[in-house]
Amino acid sequence: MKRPTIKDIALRSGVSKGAVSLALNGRPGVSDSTRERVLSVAAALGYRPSSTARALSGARADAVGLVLARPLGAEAFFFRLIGGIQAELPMALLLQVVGDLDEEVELYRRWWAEHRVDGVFLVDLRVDDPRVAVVEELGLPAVVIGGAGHHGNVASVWADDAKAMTSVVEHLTSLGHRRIARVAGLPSLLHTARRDAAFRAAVPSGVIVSADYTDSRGAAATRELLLGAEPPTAIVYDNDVMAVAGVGVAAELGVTVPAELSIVAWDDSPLCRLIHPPLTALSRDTSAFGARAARALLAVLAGASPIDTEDTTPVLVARASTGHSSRS
Amino acid sequence: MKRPTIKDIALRSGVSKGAVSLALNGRPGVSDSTRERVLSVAAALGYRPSSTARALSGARADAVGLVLARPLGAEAFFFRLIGGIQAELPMALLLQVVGDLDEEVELYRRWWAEHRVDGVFLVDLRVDDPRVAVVEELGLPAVVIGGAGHHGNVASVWADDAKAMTSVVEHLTSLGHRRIARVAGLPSLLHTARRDAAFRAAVPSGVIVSADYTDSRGAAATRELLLGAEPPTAIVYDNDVMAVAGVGVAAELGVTVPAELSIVAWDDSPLCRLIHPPLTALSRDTSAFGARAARALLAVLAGASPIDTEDTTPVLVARASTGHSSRS
DNA sequence: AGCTGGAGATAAACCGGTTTAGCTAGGTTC
DNA sequence: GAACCTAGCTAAACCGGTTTATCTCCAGCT
Repeated sequence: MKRPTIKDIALRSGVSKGAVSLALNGRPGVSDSTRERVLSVAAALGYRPSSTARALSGARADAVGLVLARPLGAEAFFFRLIGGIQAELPMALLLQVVGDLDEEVELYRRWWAEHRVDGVFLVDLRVDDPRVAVVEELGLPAVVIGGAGHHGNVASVWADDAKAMTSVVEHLTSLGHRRIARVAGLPSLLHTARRDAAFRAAVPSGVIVSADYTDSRGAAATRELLLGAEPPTAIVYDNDVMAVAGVGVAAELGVTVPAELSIVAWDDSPLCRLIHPPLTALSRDTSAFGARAARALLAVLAGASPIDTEDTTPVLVARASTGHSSRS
Repeated sequence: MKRPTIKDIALRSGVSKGAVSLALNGRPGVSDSTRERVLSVAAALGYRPSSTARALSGARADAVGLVLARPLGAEAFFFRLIGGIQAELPMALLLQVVGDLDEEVELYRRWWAEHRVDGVFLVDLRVDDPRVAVVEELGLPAVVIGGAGHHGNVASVWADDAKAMTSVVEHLTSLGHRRIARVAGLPSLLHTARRDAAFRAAVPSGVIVSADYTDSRGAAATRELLLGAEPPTAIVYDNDVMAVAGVGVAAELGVTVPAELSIVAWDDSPLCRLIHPPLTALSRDTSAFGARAARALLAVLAGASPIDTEDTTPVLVARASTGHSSRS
């Protein structure tokens, strides 16, 4: 048995294709009795509209897109984000990994030209990111995820990293820490820049070392800091993997945590909870964040004017890796 | 400037739509000179065929699908898998998360009927999984990922879990362990059943406790085992999170690792490497596994007859969490 | 010279929808 | 009773490709 098309419904209910289309989409132009008849025939046949055909005639594509330019960044973050997005989306998510930003932009152009997606999520925003301008030029509905601040006429869902950073620093200073350092993520990412700025504002004398989210670079950065002239008494890491690597380096150098060194991780995870000592971490519900982004995109697709939505600020979960400074 | 269509090329090169189609697809029916002219016009205009339109007229959809029925299972595994798949795929991946298997099956039917995908990956195979029969019935090209054994006429990419389990048990028995237990993943999953069987064959007296990959259930299972009448001297966990939770429970109960209890995790991860003590783990290249699955699906799409491909067997990486049994 | 065959191209149908122009019947209005 | 609406519907065009039936040449053969 073939899948029923709009033509089959038209035949069986004795009306034209056009009338069926109007009836099924709840648009005026057919009488209530006809509409009812068409709907019941459609239901009886188990009719499902073809989103492919719809997309071709200019209507919805019934899919939204997400492009990841490698490197992916923090693994667990994206997976939870995508899970959260999906949970809220009634349509499919077209996912593609590309090599660089140029390919990503090219892909948006193609997808949009082909009506393959109705909208896209923009992640991993860079400093001076070209993508915002592109989607605006195309008129491609989009939501910027995690890029604090306003981006042209594009909707944005973000968390207040600056406030979160401030809460971390307050936690540490209240414990007597004065020499606080930061091991940052990729400098090209916008949120790294924002966190850098917030950190500098809160700790004018603080040292920032750039890394790339990997354990090896996290370990190297930690070594650099602890072997320096004025080693910090507390380090804030931009993700969990680097923070855990930092714990390892400290142990290796005979620096006890938290007595001699306090450690804070950005983004909580099983890793933070299960390691010894458990890490104080900035926790957020990434899945809920994705869901919020999905709702934002749906709103834009429904015609709402793009607005910026602030997600809940990551909250500091104090665990055993932070304690009073011994050198205050 | 609008995106050029096949019609624009036809106009500018002075031939018909049909001839352009033949020329662009390298099919016979046009002369070499015409073909060349059409190709150069297409290149000059920056022509990109619309996969939406192609899909409608029955050709390739230029996308493959992956449906995840919640619960997702081991997070990191899927993310790396998808990354590996994407790296090898020249097309987009349609990803959708659904609530249960029935929805998943319904989605395959729709996608296929609409020519929305050219093929699908089947993951998380269940014992007596209905999906294999469905894709066979539909004639929807598919690749089963991680379901050991042969599945009807559907291609399969799998790793030899039985052999891997044997290597784990051999490692432990060579260290003098006789009372070995297993904390298993979801019993409904096929690979859980396969590992169970392999474990039973290798350790006839071994106890198996079912869990669900979460740290809480992993901890509970460990507690149950260690507080039992004949506590094991070694435990094999079905994922990293449960193994790490097991370490925590052991510490809590005053059972030292590895002196009194050896621990092995299935699937290596930063978590295994960074915890104290570092966990002996079954390591595999999940990303490469995904790439292999992608190649398998591409082969099926290209018309190859579906075959079973064996991935490299997970290899045991011995670390500090396993040691000689103190009770041998 | 007439017939056949094949290469090269075109026009048109088709995929499954949406959308627009146009038609018909019935009811108002003056 | 002619003119005018409007609701309700149909026919047809359209989206951007693929595919098939058909048509035109021209070369080759007898």
